[in-house]
Amino acid sequence: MKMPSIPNPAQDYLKGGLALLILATLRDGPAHGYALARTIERRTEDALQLREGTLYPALHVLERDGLIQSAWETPENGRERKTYTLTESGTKKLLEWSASWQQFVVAVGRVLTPDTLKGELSHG
Amino acid sequence: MKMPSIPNPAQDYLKGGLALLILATLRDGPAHGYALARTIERRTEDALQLREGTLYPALHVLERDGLIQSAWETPENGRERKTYTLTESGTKKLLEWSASWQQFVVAVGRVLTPDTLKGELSHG
DNA sequence: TGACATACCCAGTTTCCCTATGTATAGTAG
DNA sequence: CTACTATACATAGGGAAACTGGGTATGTCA
Repeated sequence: MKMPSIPNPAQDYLKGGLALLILATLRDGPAHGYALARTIERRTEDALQLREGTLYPALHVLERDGLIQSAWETPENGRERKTYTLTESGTKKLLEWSASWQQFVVAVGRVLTPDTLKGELSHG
Repeated sequence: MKMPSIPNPAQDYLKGGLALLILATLRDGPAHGYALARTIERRTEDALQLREGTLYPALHVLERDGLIQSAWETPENGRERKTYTLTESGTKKLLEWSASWQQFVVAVGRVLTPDTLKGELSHG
């Protein structure tokens, strides 16, 4: 007995895709969590917003699984930061997931606009 | 202490998108659950597989929310079927979600291939 | 009788993300 | 010194969506 439930804002489509976004962003070079969040927000023009409570746990999982690696950094100004770097394993996964994501987008596209299936439908 | 967790197969990206796929498929005309599942599988060339345990609950939620409507049908051969039809409200939601989905795809694309941001990066 | 495809349904579990909160450092305004 | 803000990391608790695995029932084929 709860509520409307079904999706809506683009945010809800994120499921399963956050790890992919993180790896893709790290491909451009090492970065720490807070910066990662804002890079992703900027790149998506705020279409996706990343709260810390969402990002950090995801980073920990990715590190646990060996896809990224962390190192503490102590800048002259400001707090210590944990800088994350893509590992080899992470780079490989990035390629896999990226391909998988694109297949998925194509698949959904076929359902959304079956016009793409001209060859399938109008020739039978 | 459970397992790998992070996503992988295209299937995992489905989250939040199933309702959209169902509505989109019903746009081509009424259909019953079992047929819906196989239509979606065929259109995505088996990239997405829809088990009954996944599909039927989703249909019930969509009906509860007035986006689709059901009617029992008793064919001469075979079991009774529950045929679902898109409502007006459902048609409207389909357009909204469809747009929202496409925005999301673009947003993710910007992160995956920041080359798209030429204007943003190379001019600063 | 058994096996399989069609066709519906639910209970329990898992995964993933979000909200809210807490800690700590540093700069700026009063 | 206090208060506010931005940076920067972290966890606890919760909810929504989908998956696993089962169950019921009809019709066909061997």
